[in-house]
Amino acid sequence: MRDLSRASGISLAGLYYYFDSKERMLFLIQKHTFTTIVQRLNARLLGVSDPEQQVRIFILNHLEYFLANQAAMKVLSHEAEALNNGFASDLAAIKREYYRTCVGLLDELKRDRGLQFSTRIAVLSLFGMMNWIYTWHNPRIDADAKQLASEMSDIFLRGVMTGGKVRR
Amino acid sequence: MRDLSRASGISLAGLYYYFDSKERMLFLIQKHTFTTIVQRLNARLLGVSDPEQQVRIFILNHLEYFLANQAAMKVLSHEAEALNNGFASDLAAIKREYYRTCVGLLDELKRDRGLQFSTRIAVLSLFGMMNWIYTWHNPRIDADAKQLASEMSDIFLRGVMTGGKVRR
DNA sequence: GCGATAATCGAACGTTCGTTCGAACATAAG
DNA sequence: CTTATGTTCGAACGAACGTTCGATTATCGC
Repeated sequence: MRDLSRASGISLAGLYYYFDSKERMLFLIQKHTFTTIVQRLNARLLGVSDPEQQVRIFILNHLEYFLANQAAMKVLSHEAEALNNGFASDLAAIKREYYRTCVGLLDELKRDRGLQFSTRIAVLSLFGMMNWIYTWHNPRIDADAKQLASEMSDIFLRGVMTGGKVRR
Repeated sequence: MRDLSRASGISLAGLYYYFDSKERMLFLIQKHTFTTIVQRLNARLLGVSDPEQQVRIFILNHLEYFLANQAAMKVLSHEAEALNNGFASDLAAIKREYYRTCVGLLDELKRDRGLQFSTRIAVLSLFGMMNWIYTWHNPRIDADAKQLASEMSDIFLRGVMTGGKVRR
């Protein structure tokens, strides 16, 4: 809170005039972040019907936001469980919706292409690939979000789309 | 430190008889952990020459240790940057060796199969898939390390081994 | 049994953190 | 101008944290 006070130019006590507590502040930031990501995703998904293309859009949308707000995402990843039950459950609903969206896209891909893999493991592996980026991405070395999203999409989509055809 | 005191039955002051500081303690834990993983990996890699099999072993070794010490790995992932420069550089050397090992395996796979992909992105994506597991793995729901390693290996290896053949 | 060294601990110190309080100041309506 | 309401802040509180100190107790060679 003292860091935020210094950075914002508002006195420490002043912050508490606008925010009930540090925890509620963190909650509002997280809620805003996830809501924004979900909104952008839904907007980009409109009019796209090819399941593979939808997954590529999901990955691009996720990485773009993560890289544009890298410092913030680092905090969010670290403080994911720092909220009391009241706040946590509210947030869990939004996260769950986002997770379910990804599950939906992959299930549709599976059905459309007659594939066979564990959706849960695939989704969580994908989130791992994407979320881990905050630990290593270096703007001076690594490519931009579009390029990285393309490479990760290639790895992931080939991974789930190759070999595991279901018998008809 | 008070938690460790309670959990270990040693008084708070007693801990400082054995460890210089909390930071040094964290450093020793991290060093021991990574050294153990590297040792086990090298032992398992002996006598295996097929690059694909080597990568599968790498993944299995990593996941087995992560799941067997899930709580510890959660701490390590969170405190990765909590060390002062003196300790951090010592640890970075070990981590770098582990990272380089994985790069070596993938480069060999690439050469052996004539593939074409960014080793850096592939390795870091793989680490993301594997390390993220501490955020979601539930022993009551999810399969064991061997099974998970197999599924992740399938996704990852198909991902990097499909499509990107180099022109000869 | 005795002295020396090792091991253990309760109590405290100084700092940092989230939070609150009361006063000071600004703003605008009557 | 007065009064009520909104805004801002310095100063402090109580708790938690990493760490240290001095004293007490165990261990062991002689």
